[in-house]
Amino acid sequence: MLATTEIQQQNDACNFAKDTNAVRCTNCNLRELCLPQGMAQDDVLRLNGLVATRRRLKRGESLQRAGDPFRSLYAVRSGSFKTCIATEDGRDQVTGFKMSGDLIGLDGIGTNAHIIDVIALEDSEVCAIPFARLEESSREIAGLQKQFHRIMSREIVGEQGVMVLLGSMRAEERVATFLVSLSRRFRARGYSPTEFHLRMTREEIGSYLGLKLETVSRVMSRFDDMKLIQIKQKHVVILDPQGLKDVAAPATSGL
Amino acid sequence: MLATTEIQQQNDACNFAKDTNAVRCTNCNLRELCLPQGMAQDDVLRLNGLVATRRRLKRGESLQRAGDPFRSLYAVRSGSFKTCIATEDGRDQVTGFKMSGDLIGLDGIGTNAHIIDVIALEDSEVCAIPFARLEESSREIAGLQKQFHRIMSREIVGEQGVMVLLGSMRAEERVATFLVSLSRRFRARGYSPTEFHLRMTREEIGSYLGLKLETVSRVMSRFDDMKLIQIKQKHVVILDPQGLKDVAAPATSGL
DNA sequence: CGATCTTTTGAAAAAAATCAATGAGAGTGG
DNA sequence: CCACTCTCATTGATTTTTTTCAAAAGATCG
Repeated sequence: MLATTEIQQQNDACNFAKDTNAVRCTNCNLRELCLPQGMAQDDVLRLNGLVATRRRLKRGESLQRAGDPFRSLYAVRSGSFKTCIATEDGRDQVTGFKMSGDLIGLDGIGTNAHIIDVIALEDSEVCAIPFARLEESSREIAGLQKQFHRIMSREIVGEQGVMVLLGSMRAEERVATFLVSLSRRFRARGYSPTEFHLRMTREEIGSYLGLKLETVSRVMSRFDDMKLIQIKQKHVVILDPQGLKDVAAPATSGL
Repeated sequence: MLATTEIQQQNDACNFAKDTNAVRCTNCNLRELCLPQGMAQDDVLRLNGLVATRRRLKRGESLQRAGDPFRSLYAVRSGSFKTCIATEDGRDQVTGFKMSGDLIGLDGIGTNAHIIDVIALEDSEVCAIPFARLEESSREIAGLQKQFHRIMSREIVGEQGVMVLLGSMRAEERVATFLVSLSRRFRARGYSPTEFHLRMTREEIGSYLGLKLETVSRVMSRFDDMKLIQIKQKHVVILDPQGLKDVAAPATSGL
């Protein structure tokens, strides 16, 4: 994945210290976003033992596939993923994009098998959390239980936000909402909220937004004409954050 | 709400015994759909104490409103509800329909306040489950913990199904999918899967499906012409279940 | 029984998809 | 390091789908 050098540096600066291979929530710089968020110091200590292994994935590799038996949740350490559902008739719908600190795999709990495909959009790394042990620990650590429930609930609320987007917005609103949401997520991770690289293709964005790739491209070009953003292939600069938010209007709290 | 008498009778037959006012999961006829589903007999016994109170709502009343502090989950005893989100700019999007055995209120866990409005589509009754006590009990009763996680996960998966519907289906597919899904849910509750009353308006269906009410009406009339269904106002008879499924095609596993 | 809400249906307009062609970048191998 | 592919993105013209506007007919409720 090519990124302009400055952006790449930013990303590197935000990566965890490379000199330690130990899997530790305690000193992970994602602890404010990830599972430990909001947990008491000593509860987080007990998390360390939970997070079993790291797994590296190359761009295009899949972390889980529909039908796979469910054993672990994954917390994204670095990189990013798309989640998608393959419908019986061959369509493939992107249902979300996951980045550092996000938890993946909640879809498998209900049936003990995954429903969703998760594919790395770039070289990425995840922490595997064996679910049986997470459930066990969360019976003992009330803070962990609470946080886990919070995360699931937010996932539900976030999806409702997407439903609003898909159910009631027109193309321009969808794309603007998408960009604003990305911007927010980058900011939360310490990256620039106004300049970033799209890790996904127009087709993947379109699938997520319920639009065809040509429509996504056209709308983005229009935003460029309107001087709301500057876009060149995958490189985005948000010139007028407020203007973009105004277009996104319905402002789906979550997303 | 008017229903043809036969359908009404069916509903009544499926209601819980009216002679006991005690709130008991143990002898609730919804235990195969609701929270107790899949739990061991003696674990369900311990649930009895959890379910605090019943609450009756008249058609149009709201069970929870966005902004309300979150305290309880609600299990639908009888009747039905719509869940919706009001967007900042005044739009109102229906995000789901809940019927007996369904759990409501999961949206509030994440922020301790509700995000979603829940409104009774007919006179209804719910069991309130104080969430603090549910969390507490689920630390002691592994079966309850597991079941609660399963329910949340299924909620997530179900919403992904809706996202597929909204993101990739055309109007006819959406309406067909909706009808097939309703049919399945009625069957699971012991009602006729081929003849039922819609408790929601065309506008509410349209909002849920990302269509205008006129489009919903037109598509249903077309299905009537095609002899797939027979529809007169809110009364639906499914004449050709397989044909309807064929139109729904993408068959979103969940929904 | 009158008033209101809901549904149906038609005609016209708007939005997005489709079809098609061109162009830009990234990655590969000589 | 450059030429060559291949994928991805852009843009235009046209078609399809859905929405919008409008009117009328059916239910429902006090």
